[in-house]
Amino acid sequence: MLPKAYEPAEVEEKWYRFWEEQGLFRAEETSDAPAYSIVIPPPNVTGDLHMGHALNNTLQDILCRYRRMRGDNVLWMPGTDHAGIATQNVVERQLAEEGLDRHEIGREKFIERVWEWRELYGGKIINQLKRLGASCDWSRERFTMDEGLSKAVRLVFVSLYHEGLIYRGQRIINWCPRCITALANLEVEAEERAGRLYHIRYPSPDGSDGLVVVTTRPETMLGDTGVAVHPQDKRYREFVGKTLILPLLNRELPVVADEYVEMDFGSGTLKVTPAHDPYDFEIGQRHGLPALRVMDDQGVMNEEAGPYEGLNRDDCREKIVADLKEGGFLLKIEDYQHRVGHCYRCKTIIEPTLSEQWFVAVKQMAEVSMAAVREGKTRIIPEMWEKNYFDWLENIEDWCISRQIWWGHRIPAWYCEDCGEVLVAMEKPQQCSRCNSDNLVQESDVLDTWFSSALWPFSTMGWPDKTPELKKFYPTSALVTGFDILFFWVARMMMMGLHFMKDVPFRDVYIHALVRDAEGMKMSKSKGNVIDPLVIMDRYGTDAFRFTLAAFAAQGRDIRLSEERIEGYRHFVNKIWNASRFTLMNLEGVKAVGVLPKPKRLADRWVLSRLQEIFRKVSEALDSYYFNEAASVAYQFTWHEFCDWYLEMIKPVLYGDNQKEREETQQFLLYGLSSILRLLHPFMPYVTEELWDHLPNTEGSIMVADFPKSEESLVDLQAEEQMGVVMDVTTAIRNIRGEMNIAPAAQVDAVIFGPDNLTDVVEMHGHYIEDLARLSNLEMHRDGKRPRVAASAVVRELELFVPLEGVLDFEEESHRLQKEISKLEPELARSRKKLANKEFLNRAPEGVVTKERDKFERLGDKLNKLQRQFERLRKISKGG
RNA sequence: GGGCGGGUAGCUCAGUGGGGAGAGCAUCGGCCUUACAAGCCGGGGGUCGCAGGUUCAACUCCUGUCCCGCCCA
Repeated sequence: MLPKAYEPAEVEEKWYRFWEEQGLFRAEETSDAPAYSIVIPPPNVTGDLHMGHALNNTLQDILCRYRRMRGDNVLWMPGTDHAGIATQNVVERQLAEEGLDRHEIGREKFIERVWEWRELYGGKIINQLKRLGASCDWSRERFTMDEGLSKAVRLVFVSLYHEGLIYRGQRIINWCPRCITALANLEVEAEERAGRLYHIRYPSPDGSDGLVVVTTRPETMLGDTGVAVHPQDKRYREFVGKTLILPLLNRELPVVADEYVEMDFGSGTLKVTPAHDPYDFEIGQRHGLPALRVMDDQGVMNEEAGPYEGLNRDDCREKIVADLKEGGFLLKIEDYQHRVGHCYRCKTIIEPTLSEQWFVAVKQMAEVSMAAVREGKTRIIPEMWEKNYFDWLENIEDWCISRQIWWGHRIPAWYCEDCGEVLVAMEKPQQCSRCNSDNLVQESDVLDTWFSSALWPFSTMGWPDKTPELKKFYPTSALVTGFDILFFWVARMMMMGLHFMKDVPFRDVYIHALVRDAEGMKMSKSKGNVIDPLVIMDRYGTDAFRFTLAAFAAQGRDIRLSEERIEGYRHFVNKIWNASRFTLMNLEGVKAVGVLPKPKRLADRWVLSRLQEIFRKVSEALDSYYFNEAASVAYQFTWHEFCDWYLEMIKPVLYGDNQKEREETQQFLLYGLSSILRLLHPFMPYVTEELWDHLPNTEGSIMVADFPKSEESLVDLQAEEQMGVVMDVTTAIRNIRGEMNIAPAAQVDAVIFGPDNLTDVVEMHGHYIEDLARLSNLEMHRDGKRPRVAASAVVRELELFVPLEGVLDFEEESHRLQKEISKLEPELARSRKKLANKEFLNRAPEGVVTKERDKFERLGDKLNKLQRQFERLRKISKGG
């Protein structure tokens, strides 16, 4: 027999090992079954499983397990991402602890160290995914730095280069002085900050006042090579074409007229620093102003900064402000809120810097990617994200892909030391194609990690080789991811997939929510509000955790997670456990049957019928990514129909001595429970497998059992209708018992009056009511004298009395009836008003009007009956 | 400034073709009824942000407005 409560720990470990050993996660590239494929959003090798991963992978696992049970040939392709900057940072920190610097040990040794690190710790997140129950095909696990994937990266680079879509150029890029590398625009996070606006006077060469410029970054003035005003600005027209003197450095700056200047911001003038601001760069280009870099790669002022050389950005600002003040150039300092770019990895303030980098020209690929979504080749779900996708692709700028770090795919470009020729090729060329020199040096930069991630859907399947995997599983069926990487990853996969595979990388993109804390705050280490999924799984079990995530995964809304909720679903897991325990206790001697018998008793007919609707609803919900809907339908049915009603109703049969009845009901009980376990398996893989293992008549893993399928022929509307009557009457009697404070153990009688169609049902199925409402006797009458001293209720058209001679509390009972009456009155009034409206009768569809008439009659009848009961009660209580 | 999302029970949220407002948790009352006290039975609780409009009928569609969040500039 099962223990009284479910203990997840050893069960989980046991079954995961079993699944892996049995090869149940493996996809078959040769199978004829319909293919279903998902590529995992590769987590960083440096990472630890966090809530985002947990949600993301739970949802993917639900889809994969569901599809597998439906008979699909499922490939869930797993792997990790080499996370260039993040991983390099980790290993650099490790070196620092040893008192080393990567430059001291050199590039080659450093890369070795990173691989060593990866060997040691890179498997961590994979094991955590396994803990979560992820049914990935681990035999195909990939890593973005694998030889195969690296080859794909090189080939893509070389192809795009030769197509003219990758180029090298001098542009303003985002420079992180801490990571000492360029970043893509996307990798910069703008953050609101309290800053200052400095009003600085740039005098004229003749010593007159000149112009006042306004800036948030006074230190950049050292790199100013001009001042701009708007061509329409009458105030400054006379200055255009003249010069001003840059304070402190006494450089002469030309004043130019440019439309970009906003006349009504600040003083309406703009200092132009072409080497440290993208817009200034453009202005500089338009007017032939030189670009002067005043900072080095680490954000320290260089020799162009004159007396400020050697100061870092912040110290330099301070000193400049002091010097400006002293020289009388600083007119005003105002507080000012503005947005400042930060490195998304290390949060250091980004320095826009003129630099030579590699870029992908993405406009054309972006067009194709937009078209694919517009034409429905790829669906984005929920649809609202389409707009974000389009907006971004419409305004996309060339993608800076070179990074000045060591860990990553080294750019396959070689420079000829003799003639300067640039050679791009898969492998190192023997000699320069222009001057035949063999003095070639490879580009030292590596590629943006997202460059290799963009190839993930096909590089993991063996591209550029024409593999059976690609043939079978590309395009993938679905991509499940968070909106935070819609641009970083999804859009780029679309571009690369369409360009190189000539087809979209996925049919559906399901964008899920962000997991927040109970207060709705984003979880972050610095805020200290992170909930660790591993701790949660230890505490509540993986299944409860997964079910919680699914139950909260409503489309388009973030998830506020708190332990209370998870605890609630742990109760649900336990409920299933105990329902199974009950089932197993009552199945002795059950014989295997191929086909279900035709159900005879109402409970069996009803549960069979109800199950069909549940199967349909859960499947429909999963097919359309309504995870929360699927979870809640399964939850409601399991707990509040199957356990609360069905199990209670069949107890007398199970405990009784009619062997034939008992055997039949056992079949339905087994069918019901087995169906529930299979329905829930995608959500709760472990507990369902454990219970499945205990159930008789089950062979093999539940993972490969059939997902229940709705069968129209088993729907029994009459049974559902009759069951409705039984439930309503039972509840009404229980209500009376509760409100009248009748001890649960005490048995009472009930007398019911009503029309044949209903009393027949009650007559036929009265034993259920007697049992569930604890009645000693249940009488039915078409009509007749009502019991004198009784609590009463109206259910549908039935009048229901519970005789309580000698114990009835008249006060209490009339209060109860009055409450019922006052609930009905406004409803009836509303209905009456509706039916009195000619427009309603004329314009509303016939069905709606009929329904309203029925309702009116029903309510009126019920109200009448209640009022009569109330009157009778008053008479009796007055008469004594 | 532009775009998107949200405002429904005390809390967290469903409500996916306009036609009787739902769940979980919390709360109140009663129960150790032989699967489950991590449970069972019953109850209370909402002018669906606000104001207009369309409609016979609006939580649902449209317009405006306020508040909150996110993204982009």
